[in-house]
Amino acid sequence: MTKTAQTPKGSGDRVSSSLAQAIHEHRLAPGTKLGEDEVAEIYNVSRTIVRSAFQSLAHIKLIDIKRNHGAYVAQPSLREAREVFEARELLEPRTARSAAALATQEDADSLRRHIDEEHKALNAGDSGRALYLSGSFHIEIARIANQRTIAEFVKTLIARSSLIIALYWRRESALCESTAHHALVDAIANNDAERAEELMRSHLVDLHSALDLREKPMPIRTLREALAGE
Amino acid sequence: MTKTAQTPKGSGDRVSSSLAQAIHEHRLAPGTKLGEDEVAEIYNVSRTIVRSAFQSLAHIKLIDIKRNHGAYVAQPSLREAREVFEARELLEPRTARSAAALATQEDADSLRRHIDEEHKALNAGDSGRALYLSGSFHIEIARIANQRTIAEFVKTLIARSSLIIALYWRRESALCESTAHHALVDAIANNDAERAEELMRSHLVDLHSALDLREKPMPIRTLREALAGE
DNA sequence: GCACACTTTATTGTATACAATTGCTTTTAT
DNA sequence: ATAAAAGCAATTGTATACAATAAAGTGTGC
Repeated sequence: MTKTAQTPKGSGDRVSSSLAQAIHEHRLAPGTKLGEDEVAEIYNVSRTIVRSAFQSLAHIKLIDIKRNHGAYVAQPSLREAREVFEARELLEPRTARSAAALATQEDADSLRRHIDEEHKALNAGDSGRALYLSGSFHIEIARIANQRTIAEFVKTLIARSSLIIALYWRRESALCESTAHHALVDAIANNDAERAEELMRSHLVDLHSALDLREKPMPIRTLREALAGE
Repeated sequence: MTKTAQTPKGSGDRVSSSLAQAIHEHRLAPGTKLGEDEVAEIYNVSRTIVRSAFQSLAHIKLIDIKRNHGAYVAQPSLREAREVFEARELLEPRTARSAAALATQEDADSLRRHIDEEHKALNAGDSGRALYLSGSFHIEIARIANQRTIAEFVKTLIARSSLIIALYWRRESALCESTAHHALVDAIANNDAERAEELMRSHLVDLHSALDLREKPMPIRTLREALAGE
C-alpha cells in the first residue's frame, strides 16, 4: 500500500530513458538524427518500441519529430532557451521554498548524496554525468517539495536546459560551481524557506547569465540546413 | 517562412484531440474504460494509431494507462486536484500580466470572441461546450503572453482541471460566471498588467473554492473498485 | 454448497509486413 | 553542359498478425 513503486515500468521506457540520459550527458549532440531502424537495432527491440520512446521524448521536447523525415535531437532556439529559464525562475524558487518547509533529515541526506556524486563525477572528468546529476539535484528538490505536478514541469524544463547548455554555454564561465548547491542544501536542511527561495532564484539567474543568448541564432550543421531556413 | 502552421499534424492527432475534447466536455466520465479495439473501430484506424493517441493523452494526464489493463479516463485524486490548482495559481496570474503587457487590439478581439462563443453555448444549454470554451479562454491568454513553454503547461493544467471539475464541482456554486472573464479581457485590452494579474489570481481562487476538495476521497464506479482499493 | 484449481476468452504488448512519402540519382532533352 | 523530369532507394507511417498477460467462467473435489 505504501509502496513507492509508482512506476508502471513500460517496456519502451528503457530505450526512452537511455536516450534521454545520453542527451542529458551530451553524448548525443543537438541536431543528431535518430533513425528508427538504427535505434531499434541498438536496443534489440522493434520499431514499434522505438517510436513509442520517440513520442515520449518529443513530448518533453528533447527531440523533434518531423513528419516523414525522422527524429532529431532538439535544437532549442534562443527564444525557447529564454522561455525555459524564465519558466524555471518562476517555478523553482517557489519549489525550493516548499522543499525547505517540508524537508526531513532524510531528504537533506539525499540531497547531500547527490552533491557528492556530482563531485565524484566531476573529479573523474566525466563532466557529462556531472551535468546530469546537477539536473537531478534540482529534480530532487522538486520531489521534496511534494508537488508532483510542478515537479513534472521542472523535470522537463531541466531536460531542456541540458540541450540549451549544450548549445549556448559560454565556456569561459563556470557552470557547475557547486557552492550554490551546497548553500541551498544547508538552507533546506535548516528549514529556512525564505533563504532557500532566494538562493534558488540567484542560482538560476547565475545559470541563465552563464549562457550566451545573444548571437549564434542557429548552430548550422549542414549546408542544406543553412539554406533551408528554420 | 512566417507561416504560423507550426503544427506537423500527426495522423493520430485527430483521434487524440477528439477524445480530449470529449473528456473536456464531460461526455466521457472519469473512470470510463477506453478499449483499444473499440476506439479503433470508432475512428476507423488501427490500434497503432489509437495507442499513439492514448500515449499523448496519458502524458497530459487526461487518461491513465495501466499496463496490461487498459486506458481509463483519469480520476484525479484530491491531492492532484489541489496541486493542479496551486500550479495554476502560480503560473496563470503571471501569464495574465504578460498577456496584458503584450496584447494588441486583435488579441483583445480574439478573447471577446471566445467569451461570446461561451455565452452562446451556455444559452444553448450546452454546458459541456461552455466549459471547454472557458478553458480555451485561459489558453488563449497564455498564447497572447507569448510564452509558449508556460502556455503548454497551462494547457495541460486546464485539461486536468476539466476532470477535476467533473469530479469535485460543488453544484450549488456558480462556476462559469463570465463576469470574471469579462473584467479580465477589459484589463488586458487596456494593457493594465497589474490589474490583469490580480483579476486572474482572484478568478482562480474563486474557481478553486467552488470545488469540494474535502471529502469524497474516491468516486466509486464499480463494486470491484470499491473493494480493490486504489 | 463452497472453495480452489484449471481452462478459456478477451485485451493488451510486441514484432513484422506493407504502403506512402521524401530525397537523391540518373537520364534525357534543350 | 545544364536543367528539368522521371525513376530509384531509403525511411517513415499504418495496418495486421502473433505472443503474453490477466480476468472470468467452469468444473471438480471436499
